[in-house]
Amino acid sequence: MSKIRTRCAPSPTGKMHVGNLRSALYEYLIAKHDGGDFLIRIEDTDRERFVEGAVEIIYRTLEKAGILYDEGPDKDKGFGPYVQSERQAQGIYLKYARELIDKGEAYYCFCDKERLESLKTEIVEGKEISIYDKHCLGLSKEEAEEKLAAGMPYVIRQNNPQTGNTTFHDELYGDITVDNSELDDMILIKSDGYPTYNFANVVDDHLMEITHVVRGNEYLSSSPKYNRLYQAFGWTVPTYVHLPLITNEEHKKLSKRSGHSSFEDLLEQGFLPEAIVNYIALLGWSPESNEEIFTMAELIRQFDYRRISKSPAVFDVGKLKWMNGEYIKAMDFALFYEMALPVIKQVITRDVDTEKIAEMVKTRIELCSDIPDLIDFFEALPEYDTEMYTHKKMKTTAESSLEVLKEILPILEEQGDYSNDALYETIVRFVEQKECKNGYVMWPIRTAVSGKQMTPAGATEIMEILGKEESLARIREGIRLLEK
RNA sequence: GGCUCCUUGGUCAAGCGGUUAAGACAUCGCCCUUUCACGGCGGUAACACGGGUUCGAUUCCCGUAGGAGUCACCA
Repeated sequence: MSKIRTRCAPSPTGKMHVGNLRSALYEYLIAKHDGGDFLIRIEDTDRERFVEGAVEIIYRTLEKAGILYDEGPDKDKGFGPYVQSERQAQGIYLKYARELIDKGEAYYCFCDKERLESLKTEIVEGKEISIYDKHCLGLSKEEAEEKLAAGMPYVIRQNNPQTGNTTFHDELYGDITVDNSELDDMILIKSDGYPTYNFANVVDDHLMEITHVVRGNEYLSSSPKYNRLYQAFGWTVPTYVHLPLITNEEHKKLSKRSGHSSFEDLLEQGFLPEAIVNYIALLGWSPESNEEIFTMAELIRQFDYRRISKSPAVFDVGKLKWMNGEYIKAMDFALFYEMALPVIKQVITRDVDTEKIAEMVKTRIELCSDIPDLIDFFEALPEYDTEMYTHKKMKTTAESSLEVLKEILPILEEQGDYSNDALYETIVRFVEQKECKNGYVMWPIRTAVSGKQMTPAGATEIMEILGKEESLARIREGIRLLEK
């Protein structure tokens, strides 16, 4: 069997949609699992939608995601995947389109916008539906030559039969058969000379010897037409793998409105590229084992495209967050610190041990943006309600808390060592003398010192970071509030 | 609307004729604990419906219903 070759064929129209990213990932995994090649082919045949710089975005995105391509005309220059507009300039597509015309499988069409407009029959859900009536197929060769010579704008259309049916095979969906009457004479070459996706895609996949065509299943219904193209050329039809759609919570195709539809959006929201890749790998595919956390190398090893599911998958940010949290927990501390420090500094300007803060926060966040709410009390004691001193499980009340704080204050004033361990020891000794539970004393202290219902650490750890002076000031403030 | 595809808990999903129908996220409860969190343990929760085929259907076939995709000189 020949080497597997796959490709990702993004169009440079802006950010990288997660659906495209997943397609690219699966294409990459399918190739790499078998030691094959993965290519990038920029499909920029729509000059109107082309966005300057988008090619770079695509490449950087893929690189960040760990998806690297093997081949391209200018790959040795650092960056050089295949680009369709460059291939168009070489006349590749027109040459093949003419070949089809010679075979009677395609024809010139000179119909103008107005005539095409008049063909539109139905309006369904705001969409106009039209099917081309093969008007220009009736033109004789001479008539066509004449119009061409006169410089009339033209397109080249595929000539599809109107009877019989066409079947194509998809690895996941099996055989799919459609009536040929359903096959529109789609445009192969546009009036600006550029090929449509429908055509360029087939020509390039053949020329680049792509063995597995992997793409979203929105292409499922047009695939029979591509099949006819392969047959018309007499080319080997590739293995098709159509991927189930990724949808939003409403089960609709993920769109820009979702807020988390692109890889860049997700990165901006603080998700780690590894976590995103891991999560989307599992959206539509499952391994044989029950594992969920995968490195790219593990994905390559375990990926079997026959285990891709057929039904659409909802993009669940909640689970992505969980997974991101797992990645943060597993992260090397130095790396995490580097990432978290700017966020910590956003809310904390006081001179405190930010490393310790990063440590306490590392295991309890899913995103770095969770950090500020967790630690803002280090900067300044928030206003709080004294009801917080009452905790039924700790058996504390406002009264008991006041008493405890007043009793412990002088002890803490005398305490010189404000390290966590020393403080803990001192307080536990006090607890022993008082013959009560730890929480009975810890709870009021933690409340006074943080002013928060929940904190990322216990009372003594907080005091260690706050330092003696600030800790005492906050306890005195607690006493003042409780005495009111 | 035509055509095509899809249908296991709220979500991701395992299952590929016989199972107490996995696991994960979320949710709920308990335990632990220096509160919350983390961690540990456990609970609630699913085969869309109707016909077949079969000794036996979540699994195979056919309908129905629901959902989605597509129907451009966009990809």
